[in-house]
Amino acid sequence: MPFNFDIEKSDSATNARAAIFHTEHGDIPTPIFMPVGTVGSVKAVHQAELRNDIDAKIILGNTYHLYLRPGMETLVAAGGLHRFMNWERPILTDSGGFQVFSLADSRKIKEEGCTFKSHIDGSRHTFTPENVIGIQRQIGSDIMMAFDECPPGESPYDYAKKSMELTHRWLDRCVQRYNETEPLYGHEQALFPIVQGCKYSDLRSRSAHHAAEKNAYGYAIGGLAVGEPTEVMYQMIEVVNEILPKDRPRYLMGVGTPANILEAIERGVDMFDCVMPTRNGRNGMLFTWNGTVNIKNKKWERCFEPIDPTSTAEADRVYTYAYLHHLIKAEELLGLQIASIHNLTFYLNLVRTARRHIIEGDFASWKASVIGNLMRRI
RNA sequence: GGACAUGUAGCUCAACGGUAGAGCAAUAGGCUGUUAACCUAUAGGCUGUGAGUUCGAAUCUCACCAUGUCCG
Repeated sequence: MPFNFDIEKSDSATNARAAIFHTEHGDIPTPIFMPVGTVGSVKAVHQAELRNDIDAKIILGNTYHLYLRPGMETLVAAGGLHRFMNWERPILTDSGGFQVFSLADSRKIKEEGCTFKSHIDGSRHTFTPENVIGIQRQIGSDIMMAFDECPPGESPYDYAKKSMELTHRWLDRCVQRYNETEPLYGHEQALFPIVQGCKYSDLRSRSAHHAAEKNAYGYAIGGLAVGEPTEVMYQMIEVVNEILPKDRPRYLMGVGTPANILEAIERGVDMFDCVMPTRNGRNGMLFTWNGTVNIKNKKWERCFEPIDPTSTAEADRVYTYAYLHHLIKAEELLGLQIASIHNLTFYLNLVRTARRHIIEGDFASWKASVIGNLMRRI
C-alpha cells in the first residue's frame, strides 16, 4: 500500500518514533534526512554516490526552480523528474512557497496566488494552489507539497495570522485540485499540507488542526528556522506535534543542524531536509560526531588522517583532511564533491543511528551523550 | 658601455604636490523548505636606497641600486 506509515517503535521516554514510510519508489526508514536537489541535482554529488555511498532514501526537488528551468515541456517530454535525472528512489518537491518568501523583492501575493519575476530572465509568472499541484503532477514527485506562504520568523502577530489564513485557504484549494487530478506517470503521489503560524502557539495550534482535517498521508511543519530563536522553534514543534495525527509522518521543512535534528526527532518529527550539509560543505564546513570543522583553517594543512575511516562513503575513507584542505583552498571541484559527500553521509548516518537507538530503547540517553559535541567547533 | 622605461601590501596595479587604496593571496567568521563553488571581517606599506627643492614629496630634481627593453 503506498504511503502507509508503519511505526516500528515509539520511544517510551520521548515522542521519538522509528517507522517505515512506504512509497511506490521504495521504502523510507524514518527518521530520515532528505538531501536537497533543487534543480534536479544534489549539487556536486552524482546519483551513484547518492545511492551507494550516502545511501539517500529520498531527495528533494523544487517546483519553482524546475518550472523555470528546464521547464515543464522538457520534464513532461522526459517522462517526469525521476527519469530525467535517473533517480529511481522517492522524490519530494517543495512547492515554491519558500521562494515566495525568499524572493520577496519581486513578488506580489494575492488571494488568487503569487505573481513573481523569474530570477533567470525577469519574465513574469503566477503560481496558484491549482497550477502548483499541476506542475508537481508533471514533475511526478512522490510527495507534493501544498502551496504556502512562509513569512519571516519575526513577523508581527497580525501579519502571521493573515498569512496563515491565506495559507489555509490555499491548502483547501490544493487539496481540491489534488483530488480532481490524476498522476501522469503511473505512481501515486501524496500531498502534504504545511502548518504555519510563525512563533505564536495559538496560531500554530489552529494551523495544525486545519491541516489535520485534511486526512493527508503526511504533514509538514513550515516557517521555522527563519530567524526565530531555536528554543521557540522547539516549542512550536511541540505544540504542532501534539495535534498532528500520530500515525502519519511529520516533516520539519528546512531544518537543520545535527543538533536541531536530534531535538526535533525527540519531539516526534520524522522527516528533514536542509541545504546545510551541501551548501556548508561547498563552503568548507564539515560535520562530524566531534563537532564542526572549517577545513579551510590552516591547522588542517598537514593532517594526513582520513576524513572518516569508518564511513560508508569511499571518499571519506580514502581522502585526508590535508588533501581536502588543499582542494578547497585551490577551488578544485573535487573538493566540493568530497565535502558534500562527507556531510550528506554524516547526516544520513546521524538519522540512521538515531533510528537504531529509538528501536533499542535508549534514544534519550544516547542523544544526551552526543548532542553536546555535535555543534562544537574543532 | 649607452639610451629609455619601471621600482608602492605576498602578487597585479591605483593614487601623479596636500602625508597611500583596490583586486587577488593570507588569516578568521557566517551559512537552516539553495538566486549561495557564496557572503562578511581582520591583518598586511617609514611608497628600492640616499640626498635635495617645497610649508608639505609616492608624486618634482640629482646620485646610487635593482629589473626590463632596445642600441652598441
